[in-house]
Amino acid sequence: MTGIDDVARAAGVSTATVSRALSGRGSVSNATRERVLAAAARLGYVVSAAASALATGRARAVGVVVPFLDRWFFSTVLAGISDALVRRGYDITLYSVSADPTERRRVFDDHLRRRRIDAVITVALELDAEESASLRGLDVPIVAIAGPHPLLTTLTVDDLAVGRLATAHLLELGHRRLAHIGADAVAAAASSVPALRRRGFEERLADAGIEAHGVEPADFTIDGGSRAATRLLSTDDAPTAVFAASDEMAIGAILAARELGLHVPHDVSIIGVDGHELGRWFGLTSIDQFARGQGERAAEVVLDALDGARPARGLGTLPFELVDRGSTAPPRR
Amino acid sequence: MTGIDDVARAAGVSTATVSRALSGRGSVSNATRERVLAAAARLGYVVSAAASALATGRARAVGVVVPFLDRWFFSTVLAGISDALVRRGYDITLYSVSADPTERRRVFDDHLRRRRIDAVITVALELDAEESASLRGLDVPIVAIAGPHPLLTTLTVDDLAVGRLATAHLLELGHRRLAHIGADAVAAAASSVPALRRRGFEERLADAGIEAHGVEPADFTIDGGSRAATRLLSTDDAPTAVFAASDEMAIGAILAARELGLHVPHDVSIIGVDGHELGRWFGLTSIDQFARGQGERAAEVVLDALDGARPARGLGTLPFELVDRGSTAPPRR
DNA sequence: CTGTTAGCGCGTTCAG
DNA sequence: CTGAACGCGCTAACAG
Repeated sequence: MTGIDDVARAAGVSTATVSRALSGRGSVSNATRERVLAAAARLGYVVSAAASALATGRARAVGVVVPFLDRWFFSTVLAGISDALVRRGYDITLYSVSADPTERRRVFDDHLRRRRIDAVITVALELDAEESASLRGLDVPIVAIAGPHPLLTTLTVDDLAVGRLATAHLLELGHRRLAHIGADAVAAAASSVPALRRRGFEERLADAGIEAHGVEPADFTIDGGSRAATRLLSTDDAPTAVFAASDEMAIGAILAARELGLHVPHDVSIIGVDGHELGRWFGLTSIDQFARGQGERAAEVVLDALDGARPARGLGTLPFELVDRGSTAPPRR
Repeated sequence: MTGIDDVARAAGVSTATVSRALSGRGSVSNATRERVLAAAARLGYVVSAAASALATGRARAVGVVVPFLDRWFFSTVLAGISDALVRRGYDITLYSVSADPTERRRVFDDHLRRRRIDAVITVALELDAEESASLRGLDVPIVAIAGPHPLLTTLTVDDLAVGRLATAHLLELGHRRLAHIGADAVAAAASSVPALRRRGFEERLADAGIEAHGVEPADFTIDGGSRAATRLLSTDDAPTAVFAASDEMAIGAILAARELGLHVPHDVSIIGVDGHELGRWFGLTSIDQFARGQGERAAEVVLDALDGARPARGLGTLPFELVDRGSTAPPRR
């Protein structure tokens, strides 16, 4: 394949000049730059990532670590990241880490340490101590889209507030028997996104002097939401409103309600979180968190960090917004 | 960061021996290997991707090019690819190419040529002549999940047969007024996946001596499917069965039918293609094409090619299967 | 502004 | 089986 010295020869200059002309670093006269660019274009020359990375220490790539690829939220965030990164000429190296501890360690201890990436973005990952230590040991900018983390630069939506907002919305409609579908109280880390949404629910309820009318753990899938809702709604003393910690679970809840012959929102109000594109089709009221924008924002933050801007070690705050599409209404009884 | 000579020093051997011990190439006595491995583990040493790639010409990474990230089919295929690749120690470098020609060229002419990847997988990409030439110029194994392509190794489901199967299913139920939602006859390349599904529909109908009762182009989204179905179903002379070229469009069609007060499958039968996880919730009859498996298979094929196996320049065939979930039934009238 | 020179960190001959 | 030395392709520093 054509290398830098082919271009140098074709343009009648040294390889150093070619490098300068193409990278923009260091000064080159306009005339020579033109010649070099022309020669490079003609020969179809593209810098070798490996050689360039070895010489500069910069890989022009960002690692993105996600727990799932085939769920709406993650692929949407990823799309946002990809957009923003490609715009700035960066490649994205993708790591999907499952729950399997062996594979997980391999990603953190091996793949991520190959010095193939200049920065890391993690999306909604719950890291254990070793993992976050491993990440910090990379010595590259890291941005976590996640609940606040003491050791990482995080971009977080205030999920406590999200939980409170969803709950307040239901309370304002007059509901007094509210249930929640979301985090398992035991399993989830207290600062995880699901746990915060749940706590927002509980706190807001406590503020109103009301007790939760049921909390069902579920796994953030439609299926899980459906099963949880079935358990909640098939009792005599069913809640009149359900706050699901994700739109996928909320959609599952709507489907379950239908199967039980219940009308939404007449018999039961349902609200979710995410702004899932499907929500529209179910008339789902939701707290939109602008997933795609989260990805773009994360990409911009890491890129700025790479451009030298000392990023706030603190945390960026992400917007959210209640979107009423009709699946919530005042209770009948 | 700790480098190969740190390990060499710690183990009391030369860097060459470390390299051999860690890579498995070349022979090292067991005793020495143990010492080296121990030292490497203790120091947390990981080979630098850039240095290794420069020296070996192998990047241990595969490029994956998709047209969308935030649609079910693509993220599901991607999940399959990722799984299989990580298992074999490869990184995945992700390129999402939009329709924007400038950005597209940048990906093909720049990013993909940085020699950062050892192979390429493209997913349902319609490549123009320059783009496929550019890919072939990469001189790395390429696997395209797509309709048959004369110049690339392809993994393809026989979409003509898929179209025929879906159509035959409806015919067998007794339908005679069948419509299709899918490819735009004009815009789509004749060998593209959507066009083939459409042709399967038309051919099978011709075999039965029946004329198509409407063909509506749509963009493979729920929304598009819904709009197309609305156009088809809101006439007096509506079709009794609709074959949508994707499950997302089929779901849109189901939703549209409901809004028009039509019962599925009583008033109108609807069949899709994909095996979308959501299909279950809509009772959608579909032709499953096992998206995740496609990804895994593609990954295995490229990896085998990298391991020296001269791959069939021909094409691999992917399975598909009719899954009846109740959205199709004999016509009432 | 431009060329020369010395590495970047590893893998690999080739002797020993 | 092991070590020394060279080179992968490019960039940074230094002269000029």
